[in-house]
Amino acid sequence: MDADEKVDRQALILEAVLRLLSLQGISGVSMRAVAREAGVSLGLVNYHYEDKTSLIRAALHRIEEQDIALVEPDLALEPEERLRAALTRVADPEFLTTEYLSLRLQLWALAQAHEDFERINTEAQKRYRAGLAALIGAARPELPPDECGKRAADIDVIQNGLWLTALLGLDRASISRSVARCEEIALAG
Amino acid sequence: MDADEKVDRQALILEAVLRLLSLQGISGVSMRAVAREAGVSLGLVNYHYEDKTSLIRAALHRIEEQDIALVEPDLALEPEERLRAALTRVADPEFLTTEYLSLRLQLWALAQAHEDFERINTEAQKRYRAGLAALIGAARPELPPDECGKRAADIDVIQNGLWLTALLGLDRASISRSVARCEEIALAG
DNA sequence: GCATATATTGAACGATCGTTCAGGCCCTCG
DNA sequence: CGAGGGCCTGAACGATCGTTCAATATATGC
Repeated sequence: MDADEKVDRQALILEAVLRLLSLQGISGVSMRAVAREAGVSLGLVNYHYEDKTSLIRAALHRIEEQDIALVEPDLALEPEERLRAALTRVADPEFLTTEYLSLRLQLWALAQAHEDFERINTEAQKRYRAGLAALIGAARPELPPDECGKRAADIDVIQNGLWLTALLGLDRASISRSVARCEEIALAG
Repeated sequence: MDADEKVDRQALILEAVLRLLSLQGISGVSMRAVAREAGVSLGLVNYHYEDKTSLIRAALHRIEEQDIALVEPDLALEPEERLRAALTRVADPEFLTTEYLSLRLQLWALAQAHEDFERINTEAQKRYRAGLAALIGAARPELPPDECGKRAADIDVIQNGLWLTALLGLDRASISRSVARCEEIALAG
């Protein structure tokens, strides 16, 4: 009768967590609220995720994937265009949604309180910077690796600020200026 | 017998909130935990602060004061040095402590979930940018006001990133490069 | 069709939450 | 001295929390 596409309830639960975390913060994420939001029973949440901590961990890993994907080389492009594409992507309206940014902020805040969350976060940041440095190295092969690392770090600072500023009060003009500044840093010399 | 300096217990309670919020996030801030941390009874917390919301509000206003003070003109200096001092102050180890940064992050995260917290936050950011723009205007009188505003916005982006990056993994070198970049932006032309 | 495994439910547990409140302490003023 | 008011305490309330678990439904393999 109804669509026989089987729903992956574990995925439904994770999406509910992301939604609640983004909209209401960690205080809004109770096992019962998650169950209600996902449209499943309370018991099922604990069935698919051992406890609340592993639920949050799953959310962290989900965001991590998205972030790393930002610096995934787009092999269809030339190295320099590849780098430009990655730098522009962070300001893409598709990524710069309040939901995504707020979620990031909540996860950062959580990482401050729990050591293992912080580890996941730090690891992700390292991978992101490494990906960015690799893109810069490919676009400017004459640069020594540590210079690429420096530039990647500088760009990371601005991008973090860009994300945060976008969240606290979207200001499209200053965001696009910041993106331009990132390109200057990356491609200078 | 012992020191008869009367302790201001209301202040003790607020400091306990700031400490707990910074170290454990909002989940660690219960009325009982605050009372324990401040060394007072549970009832007293509700006596001095109507409810938990007004406790958080007090914490927000406290941080707001500190932020605005950063761009308070230091009248002992010449305009340009005054601006430089303000820009350097944000990277001062005295301000760049994990406790302070984490506290900021937690409050930002809270602002995402509660509308009135967000209002306080937005207001504070506006005041901060205005203060920064005024400093720039004083150091470069030939600049039109809207150009000062633009530069203040750009610097705000980088500073937000600087704070966030410092929190996620302190990297002194990239922080001082970012401070230098802020000076360039402010004093260009 | 029957057994076996997996997925799902909701009641129940003890712990902790925010808030209320009756009462005790201490200082001040008449 | 005694009344009154601000400060402070801890017990108590009902609500909600995370977690457990026995029971049921659904799918899978023989």
